[in-house]
Amino acid sequence: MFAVSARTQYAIRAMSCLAKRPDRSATAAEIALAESIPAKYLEGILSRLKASGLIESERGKNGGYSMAKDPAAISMLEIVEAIDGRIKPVTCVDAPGACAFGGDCHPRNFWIGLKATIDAYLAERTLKDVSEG
Amino acid sequence: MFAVSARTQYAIRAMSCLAKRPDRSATAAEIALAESIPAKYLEGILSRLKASGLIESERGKNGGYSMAKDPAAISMLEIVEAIDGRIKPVTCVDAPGACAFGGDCHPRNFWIGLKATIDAYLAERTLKDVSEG
DNA sequence: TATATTCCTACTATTCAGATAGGAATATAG
DNA sequence: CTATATTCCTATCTGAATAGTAGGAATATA
Repeated sequence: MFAVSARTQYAIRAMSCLAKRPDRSATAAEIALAESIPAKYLEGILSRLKASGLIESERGKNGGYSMAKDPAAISMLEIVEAIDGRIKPVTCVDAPGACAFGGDCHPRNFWIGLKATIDAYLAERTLKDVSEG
Repeated sequence: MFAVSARTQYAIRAMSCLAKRPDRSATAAEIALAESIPAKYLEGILSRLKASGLIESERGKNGGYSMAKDPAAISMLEIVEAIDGRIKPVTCVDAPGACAFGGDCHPRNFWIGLKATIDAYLAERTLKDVSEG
């Protein structure tokens, strides 16, 4: 229950890998090799991380990816949301009545509270914290 | 991300339904109708809840399901675990090295902490809290 | 021009959640 | 003893999502 997708786990490892190289950049192939991630699959992950502004990229020869911010300034929530979107235990967390049970959804506040708890945990930890163990 | 299965949501509603009838029992068909749950699907859910000791059942005519405990004594964690098993963000939360990345898994403690946070939230709330809104 | 890279689109394979179907076992009422 | 209402058990189907693959276009460097 509440399993984290392989994609998100790959994303965290890829970010950690980049965080370890202060200035240098790394190619997708290098990261894939270092972190045991299928290379082609990783490309799609890096694309999402870039779209969220967490990393930068250079195309062409000598291209690659690099951190866009200080690892201490990137929360785990940012990474998770970049890959899998917002945490949403049930569809009605955002809008009341947006689940199969309509406006009469007693458990709703319970799930909203859970979301807030998870969000807080993830927002409190940074990439630096996690990549250093 | 972190979507709760329909099964677990159904289970919570079914438990709430039973919690509202102090002594009486209800048949699967009655609960299904009251909570808009596919009747046959619900049977399997009630079976798990019974296996975990949260509800009791009587077979045959005039049979049905009823609460095995006081709703205030049933934590949401018990219900969730009865349906979907233990919370496990990554496979290596229980045993180090039990993920694809072996013993060298830096994010592990991060996920263990998340599991503990979620478990605590769920353990703190009871069926009574949730079913009353 | 050759090469190394990111980037984009489409496809495949596998798994799993959600649901359905049919009937066996069991209890009650008449 | 029979009809009926129920839980209980097993098998199957289906659609969506995840994980991964394939091929090549765009782009930058030497």
